[in-house]
Amino acid sequence: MAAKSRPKSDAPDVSDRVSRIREGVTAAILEHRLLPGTKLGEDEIGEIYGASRTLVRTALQQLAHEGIVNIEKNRGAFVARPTPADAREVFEARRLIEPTIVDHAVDAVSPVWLNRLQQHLAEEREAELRGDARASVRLSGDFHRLIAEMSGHSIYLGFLKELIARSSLIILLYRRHDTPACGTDHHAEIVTAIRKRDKQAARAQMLSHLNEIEAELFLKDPAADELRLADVLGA
Amino acid sequence: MAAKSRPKSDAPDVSDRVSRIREGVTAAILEHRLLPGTKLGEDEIGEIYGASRTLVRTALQQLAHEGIVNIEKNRGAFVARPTPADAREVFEARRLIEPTIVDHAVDAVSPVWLNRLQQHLAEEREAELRGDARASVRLSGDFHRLIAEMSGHSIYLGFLKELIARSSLIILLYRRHDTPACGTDHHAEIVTAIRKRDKQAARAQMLSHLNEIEAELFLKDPAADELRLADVLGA
DNA sequence: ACAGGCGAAACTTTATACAATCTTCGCCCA
DNA sequence: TGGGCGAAGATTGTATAAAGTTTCGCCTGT
Repeated sequence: MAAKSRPKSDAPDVSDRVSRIREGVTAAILEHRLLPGTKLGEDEIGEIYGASRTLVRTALQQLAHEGIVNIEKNRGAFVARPTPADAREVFEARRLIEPTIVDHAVDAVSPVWLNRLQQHLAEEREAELRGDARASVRLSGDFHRLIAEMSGHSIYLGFLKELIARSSLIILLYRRHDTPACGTDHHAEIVTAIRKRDKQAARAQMLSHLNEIEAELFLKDPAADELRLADVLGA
Repeated sequence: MAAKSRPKSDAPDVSDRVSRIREGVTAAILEHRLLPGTKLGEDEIGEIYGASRTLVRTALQQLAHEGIVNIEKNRGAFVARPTPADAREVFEARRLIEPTIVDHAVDAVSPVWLNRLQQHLAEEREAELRGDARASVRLSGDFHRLIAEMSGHSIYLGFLKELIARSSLIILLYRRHDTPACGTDHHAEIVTAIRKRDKQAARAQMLSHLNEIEAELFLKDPAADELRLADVLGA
C-alpha cells in the first residue's frame, strides 16, 4: 500500500480532470478574466479543456454550489452577479468568521507556517510591484485562505473559500475607484500580530481589514435587480 | 407564463427530479433510516426513484458537497461517518453562527413568523408525544433551520443547512444515552426570547442549547479512524 | 412600417452504451 | 491449511446520442 492511495475524502483530487476544469474556471473568475453574467457554454469549456460535457457539467455544478456560478434551468451556466444585498451578507459573514479563524491560526503558529506566511507576503508585494492586477487579486484572496488552512478548521476553511470567491466578484462589481484589491500592508500587520501570538491584535487587525475592504465598495440599494437596466441606460 | 417559471436561483426546485432524489435521500439520512457507512449504489437509488444514473449521480454529488455523503473514487457513495474531530468543528461553528442568526431573527420578528414558530413547536411536541423518533429528529433540525430562514440571511442559511445535516449524523453516532435528540423545552425558551425581542436572552438560550446538545455526546479522541475496530472488539 | 407568430438552430437535459476500475470468489501452490 | 494469484462479475467513470426547451430570425398580415 503506497501512500498515494489515500484520497482521504478531504483531498481536492488535484489530478482529477473535473478538478482541473473547476480550478481553471475558478481562477479565471477570481482573476476577473471572466466577468459576471458571462455565459459558460458546456461545449465551449469542454473544448478548451479537452473534456466531454459530462465532466464540464460536473464542474459547473460544483461552482454553482459555491455561489460563483448561476445555473438557470434550460438556459445554461453564467458567472454569478452578486447583488448589493448579497455583498452585505458576504461581508457580514466574513466579519463573523474570520476573526475566529485568525484566533485558531494564532494557536497553530509555528516556524513552518510563519515561513509560508512570509513567503506569501513576498509574492503579494512582488505582484503588486509588477503591476500584475490579476495575480494581485488572486493572491489577496489566497492570503485569507492560507490563514484558514493554518487554523486547521476544515469547516471554516470550506465556508471561507466560498466567501472569498464571492468577495472577488463583489469587489469587481462594486469597488468605488480602481483601488488595489486588498491593502498588502494590512496583511503584513495581521502576520505580525500572528507572529506575536497576540490574538486580540490579530482579531482587531482582521476586522478592520475587512471593514476597510467593504468601505471601499459602493453598495447602492436598488429595489431589485430589475433596476440594473435603468442604471445602464442612465450611464 | 404563470408564476411557476421562477426558479430564482435560490429556490430548491422542488419539482426538479434531481431535487426529489436529493431530498429523499437527505430525509432518509436525517431521520436516521440510512446509517453512516451505508453504501448508496447508483443503480439502487435510480431504480427506487425511477431515474437514470445520470440524475442520481448529480444528486449524490450535491450531497457530497453538503458533507453528508462521501464519494470515494471508483468505489461509490457512502453515508458520511463524521469523526469526533469533525463533530467538534461542527459544533464550534454552530456556536459561532447560530447566536448571530438568532439575533437577526429577533430583528425580523413579526406575527407571521411567531405563528410559524408556534406551529413548529406544536409539531415537535406532538411528534415527541407520539414517540415518533424519526419525525422528532427531523423537526429538531428544522427548528434551527426555521430560525435561519427567519433571519433572512441566505448565506448563513446555507451554512447552517450543512451544519444541521452533519449534526444529525453526529448525534446518531456519538450520543451517550438514547436521549431525545433536542430538548423541546429549550426550543420553546428560545421562541419566548424571540417574542420578547430580547436579543441578549435569545443568544444565551441558543448558546446553552447548543452546549447541552454537545455535552450529551461522547466525543472520544482516538488517534485515528482505524481505532474504531478496537472499540468494537472491546465492546 | 410594424406587430405577431411560425420555424429552424443552438443549447441544455436526460438516457444509454462503452471503457476502466475495483471487488470477489475460486483455484493453485507452498 | 493458509496465502497469493487470477479471472469473472459488478460498479463506477466517461463519452455519445436522443429528446426537450429556449431563443432568435424571418415571414406574413394588417
